Amino acid sequence: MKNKRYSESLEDYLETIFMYGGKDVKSVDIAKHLNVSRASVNNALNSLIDKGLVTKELYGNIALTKSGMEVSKKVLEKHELLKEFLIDILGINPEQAEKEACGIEHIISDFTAVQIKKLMNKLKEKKD
Amino acid sequence: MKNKRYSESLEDYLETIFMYGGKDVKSVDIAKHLNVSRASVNNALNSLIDKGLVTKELYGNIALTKSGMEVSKKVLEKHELLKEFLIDILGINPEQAEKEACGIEHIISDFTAVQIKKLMNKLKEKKD
DNA sequence: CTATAATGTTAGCTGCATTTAACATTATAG
DNA sequence: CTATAATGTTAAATGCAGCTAACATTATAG
Repeated sequence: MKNKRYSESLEDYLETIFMYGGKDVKSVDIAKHLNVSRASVNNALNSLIDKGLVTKELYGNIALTKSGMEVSKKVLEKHELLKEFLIDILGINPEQAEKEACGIEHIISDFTAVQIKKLMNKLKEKKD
Repeated sequence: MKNKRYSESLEDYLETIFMYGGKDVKSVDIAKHLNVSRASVNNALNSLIDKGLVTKELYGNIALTKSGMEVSKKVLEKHELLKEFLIDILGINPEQAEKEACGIEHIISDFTAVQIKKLMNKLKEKKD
């Protein structure tokens, strides 16, 4: 229940690992997904390990710790919520919505996310 | 009509200068407003001068160029729009809204801003 | 099995945004 | 006017996040 803040960059790495749902993510996959070099992934992973969010041994498998999991999940949920809001409510095109969600997800609080969700539900049910 | 992108940091400096509405901003004011050192302001100003967004001579007055003005104005407008949306529509507390607006303003496109404005107007007039 | 390809790691570099500390200039209080 | 305070500038350092290039390990195709 710490709710510590991490850099956007590190949250992006966490989110990417989380997306693979425990399915043996490779550094190289993360690198492709985030459009960065393998070296950058390595760096970031070491940072995440230091912070107790990820575990991995030399040449070993990447896994999220419990707290890494919590952080990742929240970020990904915000991402999806924002994307839906941008596309369905504001009419932003999916590609642009993806980009903006990817930035905003790191900024809004959990409470703001909840409020967006409520608003979205209200607006969607009213469309009937 | 270029619509070039600048770093969040530089946009913050521009926004701050713009807020003073041409009233002879001092480096020291900017420093206080952004909670950074005078040295950082100096650095940023030189960057902005390089990019043709600000003019200033050694120990001279700070002014926005035409294009610096355009960029600043857009950022500040987004800031205010977002803050209003967060407070009035989502019920976020003003202090938190301020913080989040300050981050999101650098991310959303002009189009997204327009769409938020439309949504907000619709929601506000319906409150009657 | 082993050679090669794929992946992971390390070292050293870059750019950006910040800092502190020292110094320069400008403004102002007496 | 001049001493002092306020402001502005510069230099040197830091941390972060990325890069490339070289090297190490692991996986795989023959």
